[in-house]
Amino acid sequence: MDFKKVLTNWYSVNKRDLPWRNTKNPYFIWLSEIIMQQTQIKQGLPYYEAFITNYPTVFDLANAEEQDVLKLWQGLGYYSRARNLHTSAKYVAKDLKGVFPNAYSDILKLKGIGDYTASAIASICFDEPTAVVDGNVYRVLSRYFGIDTPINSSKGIKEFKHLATTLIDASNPGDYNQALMEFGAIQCKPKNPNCNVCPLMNSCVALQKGNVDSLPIKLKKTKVTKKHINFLVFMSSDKRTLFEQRTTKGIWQKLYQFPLIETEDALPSDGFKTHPKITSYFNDIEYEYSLYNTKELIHKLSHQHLYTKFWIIEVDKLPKNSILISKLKTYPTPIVIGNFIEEFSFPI
DNA sequence: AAGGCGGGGTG
DNA sequence: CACCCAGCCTT
Repeated sequence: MDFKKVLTNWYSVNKRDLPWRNTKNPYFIWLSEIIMQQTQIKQGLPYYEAFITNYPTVFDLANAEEQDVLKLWQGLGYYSRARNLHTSAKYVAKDLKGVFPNAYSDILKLKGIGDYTASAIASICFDEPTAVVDGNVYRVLSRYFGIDTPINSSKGIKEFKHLATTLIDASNPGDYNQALMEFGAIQCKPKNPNCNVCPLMNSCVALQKGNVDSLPIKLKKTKVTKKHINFLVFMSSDKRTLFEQRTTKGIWQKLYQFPLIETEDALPSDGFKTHPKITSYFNDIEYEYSLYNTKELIHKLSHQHLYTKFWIIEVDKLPKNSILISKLKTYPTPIVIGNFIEEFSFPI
C-alpha cells in the first residue's frame, strides 16, 4: 500500500470526532483553521463552539464590534488572529456579498490567511488539491522520508511544500490533508511516537535509521526577555477604576488593561512612592496604596517572562474617563488581567 | 531572513 | 526546564 492509502485508511479508523469534520461550509472551516493555528485542539475547541454560537454566519461576525470579537477570543492568545478574522469577515460580507472565495489563490489574499490556511480551506471545502504543511506535516514527512533540512529555513519550507504537493491524493485532497495532520497529532507525536504500532513502520526512514527523536530539525530557539510590569488598580469611593486600551503595536494590541508602569527592576513596595514614574504619574493626588501580590506573578509567554505586580490604589475621585468597576468584565483583556479581575474582591 | 506574537500542555 | 501546538505578519 502506498503512503496516501495507508494514511487515509488509518484516518478513517482513528480520526477524532471534531465539530468541523461534518461540514464543508467555508465559514466554519475558516473559523476552525484560524482558531487552531498554533493551538492544541483541546484549548481551541470551546472557542470554536463559542464563535459559531455567537456568530453563526459571516454576516454576524462582520457586524460585530471588534471589542466583542476580542472579548470572545480572550485567553486564546495571538490576538492578531481575531482582529484579522474580523477584518476579513467584513470584507467577505460586504465586498464579496457573503460568498467566500473558492480558489486557493483568492483565499490566500484574505488577511490572516497564509499558505497553510488557504490550502486547508481550498482542499476541504472546494476539493482543490493544495497540500497543507503545518507542524504535524513537517514532523511526519521529515521522519518518514528522513529529511533533515531545517523546517524553519526558507529551503526547508519550499522543500516540504513541494514534497507534500507531490504526495497529495487529488481524488480526495481534504480528507488526505486532514489524515496527514491527524496522523502527526495522534500517531507520529513529537515525543514518544507510537512507532511500535505504526502502519508505516516498514518504510519509515527515520525509524530504520533510529533518528526519529531528532526529527524534524528546527533552527534557532526563541530567546526570552524579562520585564517587570506594574498594574495600577485604582479604586475610587464611587466604585470606579481606570482601564485603558493598548494602542501600541506589540503585545496585546487593542486589549484593555489597568494603567501600566514598566520597570527594569522590580518595584519594591517601600519604594513605590518615590519612584520617578510614580511621582510623575500621580502629580500631587492623595492616595493610599497597597501591594496585592507581594510575590511577583510570573506570567510566561513564549518570548517574554512578565514579572507582574498589582498595586491597589485608593483615591477619592477619578477623572471622567474612568469606568465603573462593575463593567470591568465586559472588556477584552490579557489573561493575566482577566485572572486578577476574577480573583480580586472588588467593592461593587 | 529573522523576529514578534499568547497561552496552555507535555516529558 | 525545553519544546510543541491545524501559522501569519512585519521588518
